Amino acid sequence: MSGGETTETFGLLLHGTARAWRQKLDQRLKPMGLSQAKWRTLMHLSLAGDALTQAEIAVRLGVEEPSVVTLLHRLEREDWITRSNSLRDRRCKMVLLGRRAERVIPQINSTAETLRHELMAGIPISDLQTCMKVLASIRDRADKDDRLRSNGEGASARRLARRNGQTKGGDSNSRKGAIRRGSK
Amino acid sequence: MSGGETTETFGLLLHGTARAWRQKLDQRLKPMGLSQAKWRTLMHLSLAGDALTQAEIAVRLGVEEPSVVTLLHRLEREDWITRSNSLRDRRCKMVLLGRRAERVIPQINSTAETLRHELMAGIPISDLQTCMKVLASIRDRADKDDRLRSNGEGASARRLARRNGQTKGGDSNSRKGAIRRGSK
DNA sequence: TGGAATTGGTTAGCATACTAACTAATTTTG
DNA sequence: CAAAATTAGTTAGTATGCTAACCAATTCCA
Repeated sequence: MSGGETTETFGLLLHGTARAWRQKLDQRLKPMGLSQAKWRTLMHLSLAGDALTQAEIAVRLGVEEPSVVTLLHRLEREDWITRSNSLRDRRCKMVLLGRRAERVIPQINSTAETLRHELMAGIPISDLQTCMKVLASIRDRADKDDRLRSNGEGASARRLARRNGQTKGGDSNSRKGAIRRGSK
Repeated sequence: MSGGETTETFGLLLHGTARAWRQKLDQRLKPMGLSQAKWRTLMHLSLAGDALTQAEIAVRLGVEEPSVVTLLHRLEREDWITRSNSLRDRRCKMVLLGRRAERVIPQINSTAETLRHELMAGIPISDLQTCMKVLASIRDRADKDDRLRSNGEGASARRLARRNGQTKGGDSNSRKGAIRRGSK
């Protein structure tokens, strides 16, 4: 309708691009036995330099905890990481990179970076920046929970409360679906 | 990594934005019993105005055929579409929108469009255009199969040939988003 | 301090999407 | 025309990711 072409195609483009990128990367990481999801996990562990809890990993990856559970399970099964119970907090499990992972991480990173360069080669920096600004703006808006409240707050709120009320640092951080991709 | 900030964040941003958008839309379509994948399928059927084969749908959605199989299965089960064998070509199944779908499609479209407007409100058109240009450029590059050739073409080509050779003829809307990921 | 709320993790079940491999039908070709 | 190649669809198995529902620890606080 009004928006016409520009708006119509945007969603398609966005998804198509994200998927094409992911598939390309997966295809290149495959020979190393990895995928983007796995690589990103190892990446964050590597950057952290220290053991992380599953919840922390979930936040960094921007996915829900149950997704992390199976992801880590696969990574552990393939010997990329190890999990151990925390001594401080018996609820937590600390996730550590295994030797195997440490050995290939540089290789993995360079693969990812090579791809980035290839895909963005020749695109003016200013265009990239504009693009990123637009994407960030869209994401932030989409991440924001519109109609929160206006909710009776009554009965059903209870069960929903569980995973939502991560009243962590006082800000309404973990809104609903979101684990708030780092935004900050 | 050398690339630094700009490049490092781009992939994250891209994926995060695409996902945030999809989740937002799914969340709004949910009350109508739909998801983005289902909505897009109905959308394309509606635009086509005519029955489509599953292969055609796969191309338009930009996904593989096996994915379409289960997607259509779910849609059929929920009574959004019907499938019937083609009289011309007994290999084909023609997919048609059901009444139920036709009734809600306008509503669905307007939901999707409202979201688009919301997410892109306030962003200068020129920025959007730049962004789309960048995305399209990246996607096209990622979609392209690098190292094709240099392939002996011999033995292994055989099994890959199956799903790749979309040597469709004339119309070849084989456009971008298409399916060509295995590209020979 | 003891019960309520919160937080970390898990399980179960579903949605999407992919690759590999197979069946059936149609086209191409030698 | 018959064998070979192609095309449409399916099945099987896997990877990701989500929500709902739960358990077990930990914190809060009245």
